[in-house]
Amino acid sequence: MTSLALELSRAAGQAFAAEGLDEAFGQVQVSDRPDLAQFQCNGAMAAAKAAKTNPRAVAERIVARLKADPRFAKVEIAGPGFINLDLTDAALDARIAAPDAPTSSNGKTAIVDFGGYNIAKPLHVGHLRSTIIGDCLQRLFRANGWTVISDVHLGDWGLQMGQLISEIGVRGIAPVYFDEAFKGPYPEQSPVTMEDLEEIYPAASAACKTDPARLDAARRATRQLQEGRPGYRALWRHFVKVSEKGLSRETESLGVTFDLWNGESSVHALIAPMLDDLKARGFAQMDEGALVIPVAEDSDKKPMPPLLLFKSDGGVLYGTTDMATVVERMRDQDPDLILYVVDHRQHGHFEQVFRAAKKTGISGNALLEHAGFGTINGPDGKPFKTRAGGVMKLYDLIAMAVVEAKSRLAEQGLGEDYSPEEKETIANQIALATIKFADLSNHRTTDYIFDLERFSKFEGKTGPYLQYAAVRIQSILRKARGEGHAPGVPAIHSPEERTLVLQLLSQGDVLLAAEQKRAPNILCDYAFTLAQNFSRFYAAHHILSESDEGLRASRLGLCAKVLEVMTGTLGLLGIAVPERM
RNA sequence: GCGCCCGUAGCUCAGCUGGAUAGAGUGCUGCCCUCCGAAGGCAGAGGUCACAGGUUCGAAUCCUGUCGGGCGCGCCA
Repeated sequence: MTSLALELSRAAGQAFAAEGLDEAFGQVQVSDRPDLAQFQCNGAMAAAKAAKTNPRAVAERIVARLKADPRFAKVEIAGPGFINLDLTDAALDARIAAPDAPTSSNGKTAIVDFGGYNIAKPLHVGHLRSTIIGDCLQRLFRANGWTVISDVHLGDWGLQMGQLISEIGVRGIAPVYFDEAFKGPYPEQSPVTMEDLEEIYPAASAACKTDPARLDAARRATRQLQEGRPGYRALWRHFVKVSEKGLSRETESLGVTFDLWNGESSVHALIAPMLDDLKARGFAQMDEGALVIPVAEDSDKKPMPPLLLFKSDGGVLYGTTDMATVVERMRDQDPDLILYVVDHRQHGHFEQVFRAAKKTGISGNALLEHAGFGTINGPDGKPFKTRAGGVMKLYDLIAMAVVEAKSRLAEQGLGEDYSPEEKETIANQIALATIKFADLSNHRTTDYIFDLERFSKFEGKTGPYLQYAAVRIQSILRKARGEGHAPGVPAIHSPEERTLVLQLLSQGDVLLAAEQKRAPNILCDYAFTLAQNFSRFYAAHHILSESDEGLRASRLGLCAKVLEVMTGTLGLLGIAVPERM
């Protein structure tokens, strides 16, 4: 992965160092003013401010050194002390022609925690973002050389489990699991299907909201489950199995995979030893009948409640399992970073957990970070709902996008001669691109309005448009192949090609920036700008009819390179490029 | 009440570790297909970056306050 700006930063950094200034001032970035230069360095102004000297004078000294570097076609000072840099076409050609070095490992390990799916609940729009953003982040970090372990981290150990169990008890669906005299073995066949659970859970939840006795029963069942009551455990195992099957089918249809299907329950055995340890070391204490870890700090500007580990009724909470999961991960994976890709409304919870983990030392040197995200809203600016006002299921949302994709294809008169299977596949790929690109192109932390009609358009900044751009390039290359023309080594012959080459060479910087900010929208912008720059190149130069053989081969080579980078970038977004569409 | 986030073009959004003329998409106006997929390209109109102060050579970006919106604040996840 080439990183041109990083390479130039090193050169500029050395120039600053040679002048007795901090190397860090040498940071070079792609210019904000492409009309003036390819790259810029603003360090002279910052250095001058620190040293209380004249910025232009500092810049003069740096420029004098950089001018000796044959890679630069232009080194000049502009305005108050910007250093503008252009590379020679020869320097650019050399880099674009060089084969991509395989990404080397950076030696770091990250765990991406998607924490959000729950047993017995189908995925809904609220899960879309954690799935899509988390998937993009795991792909991005891997591309940048991290070892990544993704964990779906199911919600399978909380009050919801007790709610399900007690509701099933009330309904008398499977009495054997409630018979304390029964010695087993329990039936292999689940007494409930996923569809049953989808109906039972909301009913149970509603009952608990209105009837305190039902809530009590649910809490009691939760505690008994956690304590190991055989019938409840057996029933619960059915829930988990049935749910995992349903959930994995949904995530597969989204093209998302996880390394681990752990859940809150996975760390159950670690909880008691952890609590003993925390008590022994004086971190955990009793408060209002519950076992807590105080996490308030003197510098807090707001009240910070303690992290609850053990409820007064003896049950554990998700903060407890989160803590135990940190213990488990430090033991098993020893990560440098744990990213929690969870709705930003849970920010307060994670702040508590992170503080407690740090304070007690259980997270060691690992960085725990909440990569929060905003909500998906409907056209009214309120959380996205179905027309009837219910929760929009992910499955239905994708189905809507597929319908939309098909109608766009029909409008354009595309794929009429394709087989029904291929049409279906293409519509599916377009639908996923529609949803994923719309979601990822918004900044992670902000809420956005879901407007399927706009997202599905084949024009503008949409997923389908980018697929189209890639498909168009594939079509050119296919035609060239048919005519016996092979792509050659790309080289710059025009301004459009120079712009394109510069952008291709900035891919590494973009991937790094996206990683550092945990910001998929940076990748989306890059892909879109690449498509725009390609379209300009495509409009300005006819490729296949070019009579100069060398020029044609070079341009075909550039097409191939753009396709490679485009496909790769879309791949990081989890978007597939169809053969044709 | 306290805290966190947000307020940028008609609409949907980028930009926010301070830097040059604030960008994109969409919509609107005009131009460009006998040629590689026009799902495109070119040009134009459209902004007191919520408001008021402050720091700075320089503020959409940092600080303070006001207004408007979203979210969170101990036995749910």
